[in-house]
Amino acid sequence: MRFPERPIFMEEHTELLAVRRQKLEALRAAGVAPFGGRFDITAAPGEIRSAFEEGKHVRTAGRVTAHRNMGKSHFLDLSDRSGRIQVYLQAKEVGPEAAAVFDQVDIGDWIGVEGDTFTTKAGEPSIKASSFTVLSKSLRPLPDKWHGVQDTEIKYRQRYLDLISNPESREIFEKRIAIVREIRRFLEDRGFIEVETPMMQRIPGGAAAQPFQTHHNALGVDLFLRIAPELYLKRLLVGGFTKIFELNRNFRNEGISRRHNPEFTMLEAYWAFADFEQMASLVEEMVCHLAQKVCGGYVIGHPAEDGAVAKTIDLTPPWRRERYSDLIRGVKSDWYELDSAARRAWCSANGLDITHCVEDFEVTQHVFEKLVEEKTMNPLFVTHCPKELVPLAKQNADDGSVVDVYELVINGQEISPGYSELNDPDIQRGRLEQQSGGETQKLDEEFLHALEYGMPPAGGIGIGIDRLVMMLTGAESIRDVIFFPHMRPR
RNA sequence: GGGUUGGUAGCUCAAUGGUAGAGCAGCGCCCUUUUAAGGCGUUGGUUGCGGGUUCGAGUCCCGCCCAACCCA
Repeated sequence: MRFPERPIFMEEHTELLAVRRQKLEALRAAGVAPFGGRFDITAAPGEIRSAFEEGKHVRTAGRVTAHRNMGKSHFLDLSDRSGRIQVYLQAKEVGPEAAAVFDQVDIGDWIGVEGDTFTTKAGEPSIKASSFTVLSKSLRPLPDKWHGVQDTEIKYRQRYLDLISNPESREIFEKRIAIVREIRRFLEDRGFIEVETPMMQRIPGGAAAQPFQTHHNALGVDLFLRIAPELYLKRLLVGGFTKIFELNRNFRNEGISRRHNPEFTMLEAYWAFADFEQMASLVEEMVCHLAQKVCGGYVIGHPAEDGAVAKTIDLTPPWRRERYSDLIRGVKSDWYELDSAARRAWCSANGLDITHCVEDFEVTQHVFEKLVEEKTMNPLFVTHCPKELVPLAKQNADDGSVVDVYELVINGQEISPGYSELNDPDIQRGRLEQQSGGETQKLDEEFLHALEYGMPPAGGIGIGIDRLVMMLTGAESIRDVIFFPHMRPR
């Protein structure tokens, strides 16, 4: 019998835990509360260190992450998200009673410290403690101070240990936080407003994906977690909100992989009276803004497939914009002169497996994916895609075989699509009916009804934020940019 | 779903089929400016789980669980 609510921690009787419990009881016996309360600080540990002033009286608090015991004096590192500061603690300074309490302090405990700042002989900014307060006793030992957590399972299942012991992991999340903040700032500075639309939907639309299902008891209806906010954002366009975005979670009931998490963060933005070319420019400006603000420049280093050699992505604008058909001709100049059999023969001769491709456009798309997309490191807007690939998009006015869509490719991956949104309610109905395959219960009639009141022409974009963060931080797995990625329960 | 690799002390890692080890952490002693502090000593194991082969299994075989990577 397994107890899933206590998955990793069953039946532990190690000496290390017993020692910490003994110290806990020793603190209580000495009248010290091992799990304290309010402690006012003048600055966080990292703030004191980064804005260091000699001889300043300070109060700070943090987790003890290192302890160098010199006998009658001790050096501690106190850390939190802000960074670390060294604390110098002498028995004679804090007094014998406090020194006895200090004997019960371990690496991992949270403590508060008061004292004056000074610099040691070795040049380390430090606090000479005049007193300290136990804020929270840690009952479990921390991971290895030098190697940190290496085990991927522990990294993902117990992220807090990863954050405590692996600075490079924490930096990725600091960057993610900054990226999300700067996206909001960038869009708001340009007059876009952030809106919130339903995450629980009666009919999950706006994308083709398997939804998660849930149930509302009082209404007695099944609901689905949204796979995209698109159809509600377009209702807001109808309602007169002409520059909007939503930056929040979508849910797709599909496999888990290096690039897929069942819940992921998506930015969708809609701009009335704009087209996909303007949306491309907006995305280009935005990602460049993020690179400057968060990554310190346009050139982003990534670990290569073999691990050692770094590859780089150069985001320096302007970004290339190429028509889909021109990119295919760049691979094989007479591609569009070949018949279906000749194209398939060429693929086989060039090592492309097209056995799963039924339609001719799928063969061409496979060539695109393998020989264009996967080889594109620096940003490339692919425009004028064949209409078969994007059935819901608006057809080009001059060439009905292509649609007014861009697909942004960076680092061999699709990062963001952009559209001139379809606003003809009758064409939209036809496309959605075709997509639903005759299952009318999957048709969002209320959305189609809204379109009949008139949706302004608009440009729209979507950007998967997790993959954007991966691109901007060099993270190789989506699990490295999501605090708590979904894992199989154990 | 298929393939490959891995799971050993709290953490990071060793160990030809032949007594399960090291570093860090912990514990004890020494040390009042160290910073991977140092010195001396020392505790700690259901080798992911369950079977099998063998005189003997961390190691070989079978099944299962979890993870990473690749493929679909």
